[in-house]
Amino acid sequence: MKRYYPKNGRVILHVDMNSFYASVEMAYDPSLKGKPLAIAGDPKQRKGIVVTCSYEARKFGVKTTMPIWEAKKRCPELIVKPPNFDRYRTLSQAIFNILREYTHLVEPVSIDEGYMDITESYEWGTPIEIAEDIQKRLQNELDLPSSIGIAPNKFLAKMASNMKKPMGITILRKRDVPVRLWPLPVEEMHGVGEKTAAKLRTIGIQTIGDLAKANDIQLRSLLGIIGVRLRERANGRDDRKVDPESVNERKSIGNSMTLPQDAESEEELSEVTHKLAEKVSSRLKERGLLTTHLSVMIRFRNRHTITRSKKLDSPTDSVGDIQRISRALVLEHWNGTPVRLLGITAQDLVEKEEAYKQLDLFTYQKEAKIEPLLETMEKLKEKFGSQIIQKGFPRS
DNA sequence: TCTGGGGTCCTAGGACCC
DNA sequence: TCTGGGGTCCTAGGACCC
Repeated sequence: MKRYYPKNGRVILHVDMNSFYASVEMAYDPSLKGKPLAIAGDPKQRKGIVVTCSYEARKFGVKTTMPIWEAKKRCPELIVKPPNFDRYRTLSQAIFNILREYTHLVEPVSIDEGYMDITESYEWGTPIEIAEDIQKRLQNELDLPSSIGIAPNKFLAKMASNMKKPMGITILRKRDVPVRLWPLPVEEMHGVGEKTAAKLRTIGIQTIGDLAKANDIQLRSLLGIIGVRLRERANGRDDRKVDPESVNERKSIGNSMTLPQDAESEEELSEVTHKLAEKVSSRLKERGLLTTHLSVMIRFRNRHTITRSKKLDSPTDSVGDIQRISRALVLEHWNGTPVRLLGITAQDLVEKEEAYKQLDLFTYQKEAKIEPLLETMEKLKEKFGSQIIQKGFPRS
């Protein structure tokens, strides 16, 4: 079998679905194809912002997070549909099933994009042939358009997939970086948002090229470890592995809700907290996880947002525990003014099985080891006086 | 007439321990 | 009568992404 790449180099694909939610709706209802379409929540529920929109809608200046009224102003014939998350999840699974036919090294990063390490997948052809094959299959079998980036690492693959939309395939080699990446404004870089771009401008960095050549010490003091990392990426260096397990190692599970009307009483807040606790609890149970750290988010009418959290004494997935602790946190920190949004997030998750094992171990240690020790110490104290039992190291 | 909901990662200060 | 420093945990918040 012919190899196309040196052994020490990797071949990474980034597969990115184009306006995913809108494309799924078009696949379900082909009469929507070619029309300006936006997926958005219910304005009456105050969720009326554009989540995704078709390329036809983008031509009118419709953008993600734009309120519906503004989108309609820009594009009067805009078709607005509510999201069907079950559909999106189903198709997402179908997409990743196709990707996994080429390698098990597939790392989903969100519902509609993922990385693949195809370094060892040469039996399926050259990297370009594989990308073309994947793109065609996604189109033919699922009726969904995609863009694919081919590069020696994740960062470059991500930047590459973004360069040609929709239905593009872009190769970005390391030697292409000075010509293809460096002229771009720094905020085009994955990982550089509005705030970071503004900070970078204060030290005269405008383009990715400026960042690539920037002073290490200066970047570290401006942005911390992130600054150093960004500079590496700007030079086309990124050694992060494609990790198929990362999707199963979830760090938190949370639900939040912008309220149809601002809540102004303890009763309303308790009620919402209960609903959210039920959602979080059932999602934990679905995955066989327990939480050991709960945090709540409160957004006030003026959009000022606070988070408050609490470590738990023992892991839990019960609605009762989650509701009780979250409610206490919310009421303790509520300043009495109208509340726009409430959220509960379960963090520091542990697997139920593991938690039980550790609990057993803990009980065992406590009963079999620690308690007898404590008894012994008490006896020693009685016999010799308490000064023999010292805390810490003696001072020299 | 306004700005959703799901996440991840990083930082920083204070408490506490040794 | 007073002084160090390292490590970890907990909590709050910020930035970013899709």
